[in-house]
Amino acid sequence: MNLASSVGLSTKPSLPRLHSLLNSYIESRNRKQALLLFRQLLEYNVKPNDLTFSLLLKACTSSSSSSSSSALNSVNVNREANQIHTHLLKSGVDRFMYVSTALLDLYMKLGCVRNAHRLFDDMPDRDVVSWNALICGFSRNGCDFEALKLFVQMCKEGFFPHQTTLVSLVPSCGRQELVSQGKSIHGFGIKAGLDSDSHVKNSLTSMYAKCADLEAAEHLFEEIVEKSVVSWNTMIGAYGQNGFFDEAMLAFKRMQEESVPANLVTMVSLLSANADPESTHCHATKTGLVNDASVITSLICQYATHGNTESGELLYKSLPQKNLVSLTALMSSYTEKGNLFQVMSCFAHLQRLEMKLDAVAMVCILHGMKDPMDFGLGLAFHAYGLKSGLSADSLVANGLISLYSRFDKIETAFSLLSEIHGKTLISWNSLISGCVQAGRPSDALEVFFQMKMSGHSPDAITISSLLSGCCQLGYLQFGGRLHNYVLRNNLEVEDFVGTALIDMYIKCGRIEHAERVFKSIKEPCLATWNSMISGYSLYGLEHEALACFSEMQKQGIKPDKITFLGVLAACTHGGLVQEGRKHFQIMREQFNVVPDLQHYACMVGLFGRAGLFEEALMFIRNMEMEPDFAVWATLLSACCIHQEVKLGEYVAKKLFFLDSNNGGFFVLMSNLYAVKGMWDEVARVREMMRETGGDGCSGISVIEMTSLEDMNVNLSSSKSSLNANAWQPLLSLY
DNA sequence: TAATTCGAAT
Repeated sequence: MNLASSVGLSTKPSLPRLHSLLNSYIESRNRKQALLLFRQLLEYNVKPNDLTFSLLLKACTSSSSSSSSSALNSVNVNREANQIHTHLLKSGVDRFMYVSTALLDLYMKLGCVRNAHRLFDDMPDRDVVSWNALICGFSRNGCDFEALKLFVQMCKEGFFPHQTTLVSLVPSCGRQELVSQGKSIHGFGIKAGLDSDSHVKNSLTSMYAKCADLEAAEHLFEEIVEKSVVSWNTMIGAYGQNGFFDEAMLAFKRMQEESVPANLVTMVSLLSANADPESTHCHATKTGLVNDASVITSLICQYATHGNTESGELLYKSLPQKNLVSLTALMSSYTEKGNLFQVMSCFAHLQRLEMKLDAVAMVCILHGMKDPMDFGLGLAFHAYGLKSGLSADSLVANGLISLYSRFDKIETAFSLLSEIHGKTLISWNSLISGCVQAGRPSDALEVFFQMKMSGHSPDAITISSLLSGCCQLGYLQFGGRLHNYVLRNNLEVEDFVGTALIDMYIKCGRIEHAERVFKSIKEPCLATWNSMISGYSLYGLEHEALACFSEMQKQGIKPDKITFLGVLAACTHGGLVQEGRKHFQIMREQFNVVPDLQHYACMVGLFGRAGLFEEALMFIRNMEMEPDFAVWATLLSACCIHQEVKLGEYVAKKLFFLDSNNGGFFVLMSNLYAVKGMWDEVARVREMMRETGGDGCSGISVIEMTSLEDMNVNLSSSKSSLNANAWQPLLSLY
């Protein structure tokens, strides 16, 4: 096929004509046509000039950022950039600083930081614009330190920074560690008189927000006289990122009052600030912003957090151009609902469209496999990862580690971790939590030790996982060390870490420590309250548990199933029948919490222990679901306590038909016969227990390990084989 | 300016 006709040229074109064609390709964002045209120009021996290159680069830059660039695609674009570079040198156009700067910019947008830097070094002359492009490129590619260094170098070489320079550089300081550098640049801006610029103010606002200094962000924002959409979006985003959702909504209202029209970034920022998906959807539809893929994706996500997968599905279907990011959001929504079948339909859909998974999508799919039945599918996706090269990505490797841990394949998880080249904290955390979840806390501690050796510091996630490992080991001493670590390193003792600490102290027998931690938490969340309530209940401190429950309500926290399990258990322990009845009633009527089998079992225990057998039986009869083994077993133990032999025998029959192999069954039967004084029968049951391998639950209790020997004795009974030497350093870790 | 992964409470 004639190349010329494909771009609409049949005769040797003039340069101005070519330029006007290139301009039209820039407008239609058609990179490919622009490149074809350029090739043709070379075939016709037309000599391109600086303007030609400038237009060509513009065509490449404008489309490469908007199109969904798959990995293969960007490899091609890289090659094209190199070829343009060669022609540029050949035709001597590199003399023109603005053309070289445009190429530098393209390299940076493609992520070719090295090429860009080399090009910059080779440039015979530089100006502020080329410095800006260089600094901006480093900053956008995440090379924050380099960006800062270059800024200093630029100043040293006598170039005076422009507003744009600051706007390019400031985002690099948007992290806690670099906040002081950010402040210096802010100060520099003030001295240099660059700070009155609203773009500079916007970027500084965003920087302070990312460093969690909302006060500074608000202060800067209020200083902006003419607040643009960008300013408003920045402030809405600032509130959202720091969890101030109400303030984000208020800012949006103010923005509307000041008649600044929202754009798609506003919608996205609002949605990530937990805005109501329905009303945001409505607003976006009215203002015509709902046609944008990123708005749709954000809506899918926000609907998903509200459990509304159906709306997400409809939104995805409404997309004219399907894309991987939106599809990943939809898959994640299905994963959240535990609907792996739908996730797989999405995958099939993706293959029909001849799209390929990327690392994020892969992680999302792996995350959806939780049931032991899914393991085969997990292996298949591991294979897909190996074939496609995706499993080399550390994100995917981390996902695989959690996948294998979920299926108790800790050894595989270990070897996967050892194969990761750039191990991140998440990689280590994945394995540590994997070990804990697989019931192998001692392995978790060993991994933790290796992690420390490799130079990583634990974060809140590491600590929470390890603390719950300590519960399993009863390892109070180590738990206490972790607590010290948290305090010394100023890790926030809220939500996760706080709850894990409370739980650890409770399970290790130190409720007074748990209380102290609890009191230090300013705003305990639901899980924290639940831990404390069930802790009190576990220790038989029913009044404290109930007091805690009412205090929690005063603080405006809505109780859930677990809260009521703790409350009802407390009533049972304390024999508070009336309180128990009341709470069981208000649970549904006042809090809309539907009782499940565990709640019913609690109530049966409450009545039974109080000797109210008629009420217990009536209660079972009125249950909305079939009573299970636990419900009847609770009643039988109450019968034993009160020597209610007749009812006991009736209940025992029920239990026998439900599950005659249950280890607990033998124990209960033996107790019943003992109550009746039927010692021969007791002996017979004991004999049966021995024959069937005991009750299956005998073990050792560990509250505190006093020496390495004790530890090894206790640990060798668990599945892991542990090297005593590996533990030695743990004892002197901090 | 959109998607994902590691953490607590029965």
